[in-house]
Amino acid sequence: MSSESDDDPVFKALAHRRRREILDLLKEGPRTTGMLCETFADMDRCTVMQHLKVLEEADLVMAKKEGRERWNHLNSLPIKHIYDRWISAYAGHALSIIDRLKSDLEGQ
Amino acid sequence: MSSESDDDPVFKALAHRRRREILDLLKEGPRTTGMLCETFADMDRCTVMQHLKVLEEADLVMAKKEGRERWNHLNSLPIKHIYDRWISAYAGHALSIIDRLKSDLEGQ
DNA sequence: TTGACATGTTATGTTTTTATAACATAATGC
DNA sequence: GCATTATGTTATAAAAACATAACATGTCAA
Repeated sequence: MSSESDDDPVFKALAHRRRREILDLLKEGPRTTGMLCETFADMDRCTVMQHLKVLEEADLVMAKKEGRERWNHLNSLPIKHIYDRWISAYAGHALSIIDRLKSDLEGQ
Repeated sequence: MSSESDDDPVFKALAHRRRREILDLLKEGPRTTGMLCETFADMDRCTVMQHLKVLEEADLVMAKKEGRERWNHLNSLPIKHIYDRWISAYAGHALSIIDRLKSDLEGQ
């Protein structure tokens, strides 16, 4: 039922600042594509849509079409997933890292 | 003292599966560059070093030179940092997302 | 139905990443 | 010293990401 971790598209999607900004906005609530283009007026409309597509393929954004508008919803589950399966293992590690580096790197 | 969040290189560094694999290995303990190349024998040595450079620029790997060997240490603090400043905000959001999507997307 | 509006698709140029090769340095052991 | 080993540097080809333009579809409202 499970398989190779398929969180690559999520990490890839998060790698671009603009896409994280889109997610930050969608966290406040759904937005239409047009609203997003208005907010990010310095980006071409096509660029916004391309970023949306990347986010959608990573399952971070889910779209609901309503008439001629398209409402983009945030789905934060993939982020929670990579946290649970990957990032959390590093949070604990970080606690001891300063002491360890002090002895490893300076205690020469 | 603070400024624009400079976690872009961290997200970018995490975006490649190979680099995450390197971090996973370094989580077990420091490794020399040569040991890493042995472990990832299917990658060219130069490729491994290039990935190490990206990780180092993101401050995720710290190197300590010892004789003619170079020991690569994991630094997990940047990961903790992006968790604290960005990812954690989505973990809570994920809790309600299923219900919300059910009503938003299906309750048409 | 027709014109305006919101969105979608395809193609293309540009830049960045990724991977490798060839060459260079630098420390170790004989 | 000299060969070997470990790592570093520079150059370059291939692939992917990014941004935009031009064109296409589909919906609403008068």
